[in-house]
Amino acid sequence: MRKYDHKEIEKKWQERWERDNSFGAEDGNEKKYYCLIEFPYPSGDGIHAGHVRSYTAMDVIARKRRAEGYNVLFPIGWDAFGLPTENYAIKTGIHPREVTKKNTDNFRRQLKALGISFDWSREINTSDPAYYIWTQWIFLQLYKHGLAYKAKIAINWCFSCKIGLANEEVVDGKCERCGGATEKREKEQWMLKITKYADRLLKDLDSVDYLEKIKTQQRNWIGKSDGAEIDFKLSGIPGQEDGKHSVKIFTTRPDTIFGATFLAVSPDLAKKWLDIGWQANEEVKKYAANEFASRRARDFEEKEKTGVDAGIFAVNPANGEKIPVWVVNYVLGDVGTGAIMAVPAHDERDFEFAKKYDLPIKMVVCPHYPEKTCPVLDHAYTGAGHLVGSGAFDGMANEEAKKKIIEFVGGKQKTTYKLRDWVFSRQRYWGEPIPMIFCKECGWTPVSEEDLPVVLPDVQKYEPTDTGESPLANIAEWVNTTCPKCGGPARRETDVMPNWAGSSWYFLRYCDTENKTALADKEKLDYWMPVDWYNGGMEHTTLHLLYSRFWNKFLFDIGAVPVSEPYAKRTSHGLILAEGGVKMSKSKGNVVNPDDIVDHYGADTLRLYEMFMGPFEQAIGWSEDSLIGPRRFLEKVWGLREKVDKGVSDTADKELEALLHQTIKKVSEDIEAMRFNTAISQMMIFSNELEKRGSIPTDYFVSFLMLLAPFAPHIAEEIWESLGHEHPILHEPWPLYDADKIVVEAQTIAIQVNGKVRGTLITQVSSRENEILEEALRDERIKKWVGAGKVKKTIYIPGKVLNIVTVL
RNA sequence: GCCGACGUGGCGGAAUUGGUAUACGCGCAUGGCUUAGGACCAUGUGCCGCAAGGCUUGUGAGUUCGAGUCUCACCGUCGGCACCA
Repeated sequence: MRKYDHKEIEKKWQERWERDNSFGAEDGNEKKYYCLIEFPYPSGDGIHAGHVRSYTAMDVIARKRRAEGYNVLFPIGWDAFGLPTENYAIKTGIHPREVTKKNTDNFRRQLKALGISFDWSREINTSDPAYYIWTQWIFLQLYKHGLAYKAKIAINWCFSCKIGLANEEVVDGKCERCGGATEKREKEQWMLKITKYADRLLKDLDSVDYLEKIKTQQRNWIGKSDGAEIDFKLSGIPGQEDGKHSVKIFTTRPDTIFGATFLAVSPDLAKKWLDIGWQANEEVKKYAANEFASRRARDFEEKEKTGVDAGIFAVNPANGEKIPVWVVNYVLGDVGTGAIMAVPAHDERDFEFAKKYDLPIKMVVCPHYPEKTCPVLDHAYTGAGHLVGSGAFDGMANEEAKKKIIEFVGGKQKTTYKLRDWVFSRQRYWGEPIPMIFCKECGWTPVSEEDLPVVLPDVQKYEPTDTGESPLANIAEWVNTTCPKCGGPARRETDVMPNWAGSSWYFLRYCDTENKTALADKEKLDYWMPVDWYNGGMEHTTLHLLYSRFWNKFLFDIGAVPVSEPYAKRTSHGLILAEGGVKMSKSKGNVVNPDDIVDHYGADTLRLYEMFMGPFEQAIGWSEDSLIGPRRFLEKVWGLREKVDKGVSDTADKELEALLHQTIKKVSEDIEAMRFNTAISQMMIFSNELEKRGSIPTDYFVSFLMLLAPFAPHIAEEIWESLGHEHPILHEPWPLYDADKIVVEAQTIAIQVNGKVRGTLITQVSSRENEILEEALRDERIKKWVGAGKVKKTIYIPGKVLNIVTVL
């Protein structure tokens, strides 16, 4: 008997798939299925165990869909722009293009060695001018539609990367990439108006099939809140007439306005007032300046609430009451209007502050109305109730009062979002040049579309500058150009796009990778879009996933794309941790290199192991010891080949037949739900049973092989061929189960006495309750437990349990 | 602090609507094979107990004929958000 030689087998089938272009997707009329994984960033470290997990999972689905008769698109490419490559270039002096070439070659080799069924004929690379011409084109369209604008804003500056970061890229005040410190800096930046799409990005989540936790995270990130803007007139400003100035506040609780006992403004707003001539006392000036400055380099630890009395008053428009104005650190300048009406009785933060500074607390929403004995508060009451102490609104349910009070005080309903516009400039080299030109006469002018792409020029040095200018700024012959509008001298934008740009539309390019006149052909987009199933990491939920939905919606609006949501279904995989459940990292030396595993155990074993190791969505620790299990399973299957008889199934073996149909059902359903671990354990159960048989009916074995093929495609093909088939197993139709054949005739019933299992009984499916009871009562063991007690009641769950109750 | 998920053998983990807890795999033990080790094969393997039997799904209570699953309280772990008005 031939030994299972994974190296020989895997090499043979990978070459054959390549030769036959087995996974090339043809545009056509058949029913299509578009499977997508997040294309990798080709780092110098090569692929890691996490790539294998995500890609194998999608490969299993893609292969199953092909077997089900779908025309499957399962593409791959490279998200090739980005910082690590650039940093490597700085260190070594090698051009990022060459580094990228080397890395993508390595990734391609590694992915092919895993036997993932990618359509390699559609490979794309975001750093290829033939690709980024369209990234730039999309930017121009955004600009033309007023969605790209330049603004001086406080950005998050990372000291070690020397780059400005989007809000999304800052985690706990630190750079998401390198973990280094960041600070706020004012800089001119290109911005994309994603906030214009906030509402649609939120609402359309209802129409897609994403994991619930993904939807929740996006909803929280968008952070919609409905409320009102209300003007409070100011009084007591030195040298100013009362009521001349006013402050606009935002609140979600207009119903509590009668309970406002002070008005709180952010240090940012106070500073703005001071800048335009507010004569405040020294204490206020100092406080506002300090807090404003400290918020620039804001640390994210919980801060104690502080504030100072501004010495002026605001007039509550609901009752004309004069309430003091405070400058406080817990109101943020960039949220809402930067000012709030403080209602200590019904807001926890206001309550905490009022307690500390001994400000009045006035309850106006009472939970026990009409008993007017409102409880004495030891914390803010934020729940529902009826209004008290609110003039004409007394007795009204608070929810109902919201709208009426807004009207009463002349406020305006307003919706705010946490989502901020997207900071789109990066002062680095290895990215798409932003196709804009600055002319002293005409201002910012877009490069004309015929002049695209604006090709990234070669530079001598890749180092970014501490002043925050891109290395591109040093290339005079590239920077200096002529204005597309007036023809006068002008300068190119030297900032480049963030690495999120190319990945915001790559799923569209896969539909038509060679197109030179459009980002993709309309008909092809019509056929392939939307992506039917997209799997990726949770860490991209608020970045890539949101950004790409935004771009797709914009492209839909201008008629460039046929669907408004790019992904019909989105799932995510759990992280693979190192042995012992800690994070894999080069410094700890605990990184698993897939190449070693493929070499030693084979790609099929690695694939199977990663699918078997635990629930797909869950983070899980690597275990080298456990790899042997899947390997033994494959060896066992390899051995079973010898026992396959040439005849057709012996239907006398009803038990095996039932198990086969159960296995087909379970594997089919588990793949759809991404319960790969239980699908594999079911296949193991079946193969264990096959091994007990002297000979195996061919048709049973063949069905089993087809279930195995998506997980371990190389060995499945090899065995399939050795059974005398000329065409590969990947073109064979997916096996179907017969519901009638799943049921076995004999079944084991657990016999309980008073809820405790005391024995089991093998019965026929056709047995009735009283027959089972009689037989159970004949059993000595059961008899003993029933004892002298009378049978008061029995509960029978068909096929499962008979419970004999003697006490009640 | 808020939101969400989760807690099952030595380990990774199974368990339809509440219905035989510990499937499958790893590890371990004993035996076989082997000069030896590994690999492989067979059998066993939740805990206590000689046995009968008892106990067991983070802890404590509750509902039920019956709870890993449902309810309440508590403890713990992980993820997300973090003064969003």
